[in-house]
Amino acid sequence: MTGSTPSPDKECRTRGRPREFDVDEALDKAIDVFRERGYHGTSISDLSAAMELTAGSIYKAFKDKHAVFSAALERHITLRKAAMQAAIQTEKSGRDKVCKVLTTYATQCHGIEGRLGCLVVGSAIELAIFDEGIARQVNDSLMRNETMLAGLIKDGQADGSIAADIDGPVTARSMLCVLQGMRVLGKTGRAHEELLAVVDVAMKLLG
Amino acid sequence: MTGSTPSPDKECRTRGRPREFDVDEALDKAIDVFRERGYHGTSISDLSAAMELTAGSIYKAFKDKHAVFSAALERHITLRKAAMQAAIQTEKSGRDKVCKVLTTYATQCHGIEGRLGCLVVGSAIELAIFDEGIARQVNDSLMRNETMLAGLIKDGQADGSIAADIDGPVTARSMLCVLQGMRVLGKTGRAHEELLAVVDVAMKLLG
DNA sequence: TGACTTCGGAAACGATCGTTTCCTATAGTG
DNA sequence: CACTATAGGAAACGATCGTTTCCGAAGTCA
Repeated sequence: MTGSTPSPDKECRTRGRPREFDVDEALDKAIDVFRERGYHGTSISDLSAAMELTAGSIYKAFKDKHAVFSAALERHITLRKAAMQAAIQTEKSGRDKVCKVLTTYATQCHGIEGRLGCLVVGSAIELAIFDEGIARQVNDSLMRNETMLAGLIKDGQADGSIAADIDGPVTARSMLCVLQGMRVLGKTGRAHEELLAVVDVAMKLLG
Repeated sequence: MTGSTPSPDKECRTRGRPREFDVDEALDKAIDVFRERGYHGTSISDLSAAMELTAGSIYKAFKDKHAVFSAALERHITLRKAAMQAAIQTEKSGRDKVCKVLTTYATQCHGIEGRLGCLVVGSAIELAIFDEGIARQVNDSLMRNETMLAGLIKDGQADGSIAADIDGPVTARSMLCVLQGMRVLGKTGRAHEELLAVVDVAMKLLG
């Protein structure tokens, strides 16, 4: 969506020499570089090395560095959302689904993966102030997570696994804070058990 | 401590022309620039303009850009800690003190101040992976907050304001996650009431 | 096949980066 | 008063930044 191709996107879909690499595969590599170095800390040289493309080829596929980042962020969000939905669909009750969300985050936030961090959080911290577009992508993602949690809590209250008297939307927002907080803590390295213990405590919020 | 003066720090305390500016005042201005732009996003020109010093003068007082950042981070941590201790000392019970900590964060994280963000979180996200020294400063600060919260909870359990059967250390860590999570959410802008509602919910963790 | 279009890649672009150098000004020390 | 040491500040440094240009290669379309 966001400038992944500078061309008009209309007519002549396959004219000229076809691209030799897969854009999504290249973006997957870009994601990891941006995750560990941030936007300003990543140079085109870094991207070129990681994506195994020359700078010229990158600029053929993307308008500029910002467009690469925006596309990488979008893909990161999409992949994470899909993985999360796959993870929770095997759980039965609303409570179990919420618990699965929390433990999945706890797992993502520990060790090496935790130090790499989350592109959404990184974007929020580094770019949200000055970059309106990125801020919207970040906020949309956070709000979607918040809404998802609120939905799961509602499901839990409907199926009886979660107390009916708790405030779903606010509890969802509080849990979102716990999740994003784990991302911050994971950046300096936390043991898996430390974060799983946090999950246990956070589950008390469901009554 | 961290290279605020390149000189040997011994003997001849005031030889040569004295410095015309106050280092801490200059650091206060640097803090705000780093908070909004991050480390890599801040140039020496930016610092020069904000600190009202020429690049040369900055390099007279600090070894390099990294030393400016490290000193700014250290001062930021010190100031925040002092402000927090001042805020909670007027509260009586352990529970009230914990609540005060949470509401203070909620206030800091909303509106314009929230968008500026926290230098500790920013450092964690942007630098902790590759910069061992900064990672230690960040981790020390986070651990200190975690320990402080655990101490307040223990106080509360002693004075009867907090249930005796909760796990203090783990609850403290969970609350730290809530706090850092509010910092992330505050980066894209949240209303004060939204965050205060999160505090209300988080207080339920005390039983 | 020939015209056309896009790609991959190397090289070059001006701009800005973080840092140093150089010179003068201003203090303390003997 | 000389001597020494540091501050302030302008200018210059090489390096690297993000981006563009150029050209031969590799496809599609008529």
